[in-house]
Amino acid sequence: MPELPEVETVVRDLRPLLVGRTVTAATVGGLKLRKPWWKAGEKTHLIGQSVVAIHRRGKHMRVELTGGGCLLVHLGMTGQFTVVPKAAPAATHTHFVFDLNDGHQLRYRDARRFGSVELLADGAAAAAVLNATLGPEPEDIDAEPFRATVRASKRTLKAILLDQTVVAGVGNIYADESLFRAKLHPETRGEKVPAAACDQLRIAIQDVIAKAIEGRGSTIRDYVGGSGLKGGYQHEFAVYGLTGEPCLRCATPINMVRVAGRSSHYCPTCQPK
DNA sequence: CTGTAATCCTGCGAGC
DNA sequence: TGCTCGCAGGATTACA
Repeated sequence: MPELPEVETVVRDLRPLLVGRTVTAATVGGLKLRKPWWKAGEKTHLIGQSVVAIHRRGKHMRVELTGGGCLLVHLGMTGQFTVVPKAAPAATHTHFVFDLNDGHQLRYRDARRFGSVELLADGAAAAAVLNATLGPEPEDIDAEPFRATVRASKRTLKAILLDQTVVAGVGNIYADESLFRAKLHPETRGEKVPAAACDQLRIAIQDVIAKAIEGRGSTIRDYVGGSGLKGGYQHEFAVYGLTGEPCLRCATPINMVRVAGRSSHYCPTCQPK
């Protein structure tokens, strides 16, 4: 579910609720998430540590701790990472509860368990791994390398946008919305895209992501921000989930196809192949 | 290289 | 009302 704008919203919500707080207790559920929460050899004791900072990189969140370690969190499809009063009712599928010294709890909830929470001893190393593994943040995409990457690829634009090593943080919703804004068909091959259109696509991604952050992300079903609030950008969608609805630009019904294994929504008139 | 399908899971809406 | 089916914001892996 959560793509860059949703994760950014969670981080912004959590920052004032988390930084400076100390973890006084931790409850870990028995069910497995995508990655083991604690690896043998990671000598880290969470209890008694305080939160120094919280950062986002792509769709990943990193909670820095006073001991130099960190919590690395990915929301997968249905993850929720919130700070709530300790007395707040316990929701189903809550896999982690961290007590804070101010009467609140940091909770991780994830129905489908496609997400992950990892406690790592070396926070700086974790940050370095993310930087080495992920492409640039949308706002940091440089025109020239982006053009080169797209035009060197035989893959579809949809597959390229979903590739986290090309751009970090774009998922299915914002890939479709960006392609609509750039007037490019999701099945167009990168190598067929003129340089000027690559620039338009880059700008479209940046615009869409920025606007979605302003709207606090999109709630289709499960997503909530760090304080439990839903997003609002789902009301701004031009194509995502709007199959059969008239295109905002030309009134042609929006079409849906599967590209790169994902449902892809586009206007057949505005986004010709 | 690229694409497709399967996999990890639960929940919900559509259709019968 | 109740059932089955397909699909869902992600990421990785195996295979053609």
